[in-house]
Amino acid sequence: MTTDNCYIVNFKEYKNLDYAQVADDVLKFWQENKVFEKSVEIREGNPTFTFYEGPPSANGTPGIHHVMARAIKDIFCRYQTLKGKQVKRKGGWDTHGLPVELQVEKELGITKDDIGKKISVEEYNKKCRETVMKFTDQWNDLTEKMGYWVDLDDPYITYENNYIESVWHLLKTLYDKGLLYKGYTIQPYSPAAGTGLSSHELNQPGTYKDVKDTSLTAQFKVKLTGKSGFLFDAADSDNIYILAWTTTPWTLPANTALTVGKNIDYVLVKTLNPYTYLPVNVVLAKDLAGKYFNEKGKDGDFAAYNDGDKIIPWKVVMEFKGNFLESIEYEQLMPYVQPESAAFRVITGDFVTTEDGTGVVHTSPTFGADDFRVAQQNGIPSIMVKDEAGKDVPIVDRRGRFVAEITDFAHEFVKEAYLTEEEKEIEREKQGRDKYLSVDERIAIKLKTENKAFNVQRFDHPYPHCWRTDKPVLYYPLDSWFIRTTAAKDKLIALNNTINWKPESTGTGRFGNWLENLVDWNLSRSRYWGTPLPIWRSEDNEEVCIGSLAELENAIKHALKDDVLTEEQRAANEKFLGLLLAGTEDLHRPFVDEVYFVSASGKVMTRETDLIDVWFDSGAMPYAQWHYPFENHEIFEKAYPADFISEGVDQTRGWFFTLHAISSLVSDSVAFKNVVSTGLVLDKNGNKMSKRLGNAVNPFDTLKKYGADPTRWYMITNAQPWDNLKFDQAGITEVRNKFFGTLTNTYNFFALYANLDEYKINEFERVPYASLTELDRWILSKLQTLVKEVDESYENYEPTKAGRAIQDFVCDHLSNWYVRLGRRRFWKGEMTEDKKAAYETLQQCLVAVAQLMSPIAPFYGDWLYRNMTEHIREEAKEKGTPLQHESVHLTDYHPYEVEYVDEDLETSMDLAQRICSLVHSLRKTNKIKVRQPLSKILIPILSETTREQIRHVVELIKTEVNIKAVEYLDDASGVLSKKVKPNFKALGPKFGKDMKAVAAVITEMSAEQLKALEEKGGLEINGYQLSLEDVEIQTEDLPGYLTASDAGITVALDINITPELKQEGIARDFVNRVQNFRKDSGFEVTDKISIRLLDSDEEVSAGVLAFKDYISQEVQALSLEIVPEIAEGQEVEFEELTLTVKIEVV
RNA sequence: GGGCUUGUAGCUCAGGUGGUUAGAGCGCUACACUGAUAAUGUAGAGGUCCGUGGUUCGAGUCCACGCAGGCCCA
Repeated sequence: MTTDNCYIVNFKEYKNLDYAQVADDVLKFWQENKVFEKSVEIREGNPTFTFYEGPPSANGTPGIHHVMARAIKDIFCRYQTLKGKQVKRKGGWDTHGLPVELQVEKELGITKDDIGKKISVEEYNKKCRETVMKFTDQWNDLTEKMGYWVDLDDPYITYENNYIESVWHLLKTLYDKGLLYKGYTIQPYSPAAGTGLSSHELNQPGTYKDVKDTSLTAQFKVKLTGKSGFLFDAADSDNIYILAWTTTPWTLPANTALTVGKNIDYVLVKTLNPYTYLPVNVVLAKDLAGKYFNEKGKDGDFAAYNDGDKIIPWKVVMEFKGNFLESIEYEQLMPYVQPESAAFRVITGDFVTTEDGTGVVHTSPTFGADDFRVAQQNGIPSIMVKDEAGKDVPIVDRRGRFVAEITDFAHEFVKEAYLTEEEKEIEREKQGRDKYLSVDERIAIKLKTENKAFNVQRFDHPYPHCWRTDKPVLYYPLDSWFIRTTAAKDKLIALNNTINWKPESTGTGRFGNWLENLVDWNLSRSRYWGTPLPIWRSEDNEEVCIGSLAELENAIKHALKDDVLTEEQRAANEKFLGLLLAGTEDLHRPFVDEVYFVSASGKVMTRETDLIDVWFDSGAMPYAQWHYPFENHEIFEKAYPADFISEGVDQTRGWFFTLHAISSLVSDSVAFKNVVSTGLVLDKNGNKMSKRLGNAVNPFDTLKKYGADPTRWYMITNAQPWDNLKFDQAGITEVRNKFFGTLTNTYNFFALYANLDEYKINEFERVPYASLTELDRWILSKLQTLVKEVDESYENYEPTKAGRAIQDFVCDHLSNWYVRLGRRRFWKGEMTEDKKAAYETLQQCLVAVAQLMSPIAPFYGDWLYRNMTEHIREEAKEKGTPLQHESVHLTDYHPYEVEYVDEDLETSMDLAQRICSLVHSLRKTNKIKVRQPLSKILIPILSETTREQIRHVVELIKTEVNIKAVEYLDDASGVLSKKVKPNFKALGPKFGKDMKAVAAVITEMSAEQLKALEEKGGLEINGYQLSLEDVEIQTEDLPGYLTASDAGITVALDINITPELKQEGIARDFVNRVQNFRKDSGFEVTDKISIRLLDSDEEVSAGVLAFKDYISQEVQALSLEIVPEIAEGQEVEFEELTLTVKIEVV
């Protein structure tokens, strides 16, 4: 920073700017001045923009992907604040759930089985509560360092009583609407142990064992209906069967559907049943037919077949896709129990494979998880019977035995492994056989004789076993609490259609399909650390759902009045009530489990021991974060639903769904109007980051090394938020050098000269627009276009577009064109109106850029803004003028001032840039450096418009490429030769198929024909009526000149160097050498010098003398002499010569 | 196995409604520039636009079927 100078420093100058330091400094400024708080306060009374924070879990450390996710959230909140909205952002913490439990168990070295034995539930939960906030400090640290604005002083925490009370209220609301019910799901169940097993338990090593089971391919007889008619027609027979394979024949009495894959190929095969030899036509997957039919029997002779022959003839009758089978009805295979509604039809499911069996899955909803799901989605009922209490139960009881209704096998264990040797012996005697035959085996025999089995085999496969008893598990319906989301499916879908998803496909595809295939939300979790289900039940299935602490209190008090409870129960109730009244109760297990109610009929009611799915916790946050409806009615109403949320795409069926479901069911509303689902952050090779593999990027290190702004800018501009990001630190370096470096250079350039000139922004006395140069007007026009584009991009949740547009503006337009071409205006002479205009224009651009970039790069944006405006802030505050704000985050978004947009000028400038580029190219090919002036360029002009467009910028072109004149060549010159090309876009709709012929005609058009076309505006050739729009006319090379062309523009360069030009070239070169010398010698920009040049080369001396005034002015020389002798001069390389000069400060 | 998604230069990415010669930045090579200099300009090398079919006068773009990676689910 320059401090020891005699002029006033209005703008700080920086060397070797450290962006991490910028972030630290600005952060400190924010904290000391409460800028975040102010940014919310100053918008009080304005329309709100509501953002919901998806709560992270603080039991793990934050990663680099959190920087990405939170940058997205931050950007739109900051942007909306600039747009005048009040944006409150309440932070939150997710605290319940399995990851916390597993971490605690790991730390304590225990398993789930030890809970209640080695450690009490109370201690266990206490430990969970401690662990879950373990890394809060790190999270808070990251939040600050990355510049994420969120209110962390008053976050919502899902384990707190207020939060749980709101969750209970929501559950009660659903309960009262009849949307909360007790049902069942199919889960692994051990009849021997009498308990369900978690997937965690099932994944223990050793649970899967190889067993030999009886596998059976059953024949399901197809009924003749409209749907199945094509099979009957093709087979010309009534004996049509669908084959389905199972390794659990005992589930066949519970079959209610057959599931096929809609894209799988199936065949109808005419053959004979291998056990009964009856003629049959069977349906199975084409790929699996080889497993059932001997190649030797293909297209065999049916008439020649004798019962018992090994080779059974068969013939493929037809082939079709699975969707043709959908809705075909069949006869019940083992009609012991009838379903309550229509069943026995073919449905489609996505889990069907052609690896085993027949490509048709026998579906019994009570004994398979897939079966249950697909049946529910298709409205297929289960086979159930009533128990003594009148409750629906499956046909196998909880000990693994058939119920009485399965008459042939009543009360028999479905798996042989469940019988002891003695029990087997007793059964053997009952069966009257030499050897005990299992239920599966006898079902097989029965079906064989009934012409219902097509194949029976022993089958080796791995099968899960209970880790406690070593006996096989069954997939069995177990009690669970559900939210009846399917009842509101249409509403969920309709509301989803009103949500703006970024990207759209996540909403329509991933989320939309999920809603289309919705099943009821299974809320139950058999665990310890979570929100308890607030439902109490009695033996007689009397139920009460608690929706508030007040209700809980009343229920306890009511129970204490009765004398139904035992002494222990009374004592427990009294203890809890005491804590409740004192406000020190804990609503978690085991405490709530020790609360007892008394039902209307005088029965003891105990809590259902389930916890609820943690996803309900987070989905409840719109309500529960405000302890609604118990408090904060007004706040809630203003902050519901959210305008915007954002999380990873993996949350689609998680948080996005639970928010949507709860909100739709409880409030008939969406929970959020706009949602950005973000992609993953991968390592630079595209692999998933993981701590284990060691390729995880530490966010703190990254922020420290590169600074938050370049890191954020890189992440946002490199890929769209919803695409996966391959995180490469080299990319941050690139962004830092290219974008931030260029912008900082531009600022430093401005600051350097503005300080020299003691320039100060005057907000209202500006050089009038009419007096601005073309270059000023051009960059201001570009700036307006940028303001509009960035605004639209942010508005539409497209931060990548916004960032890239800003980047292009800064690097390509502002720095590389406006500043480069305008440099001289800043460094030459005294303050003139033109110089002032240059300062004002550049200042306006920099202040605007600071604001536009501030949502993405909040520290740097503020840094730039404050540097630009610091010197005037106090004055602006007094006057209440626009630059009064102490932070860019407190400003109002730059208005789009369409009157500054000059599209003609932008086109002109575009032409200028292209022309300059062509001239540079020509100079390069002829090895003529830019410092050598040339006399002229020639530009062929095909229209007056083009001539006019170039005329506006001709001075710029001349300066930029160092030429004396631009001349135009038009038709009148007679030297233009034109080339004509077909304009396919225009020709296509007119000529279609004749395109090739027309294109040929155009390409071969003669000069006369082209002239005629140009003059008349239309021409008929070979019967094709052509108009001027159908062709593109370009000029060809000019004979006798060096030319270059690009997209319709041609430039010819006159490379003839006259002696005068040569001298001027020498003068310019000389200026260059002196400037280098000044710089190398460390002269101040303001130093005046004297120059003496040794007279050693005639041409050089002549050139220098001829341009003495010019040189003196350029290098700020007070004297310039050519002398015959120099003592202690410096040697300077000059072309092939070495000159001796003496340059001194005077 | 299903849904969604991605595939364009060595790397990271652009390429409205189809228009014939596919672009940018980085990296590489060469040259130039040097009072913005951790820059800059010009030129060059570098592409089976994942594959195969199809629609069309014309396909990176539209359709179908595949292949490979990713996410979610099973």
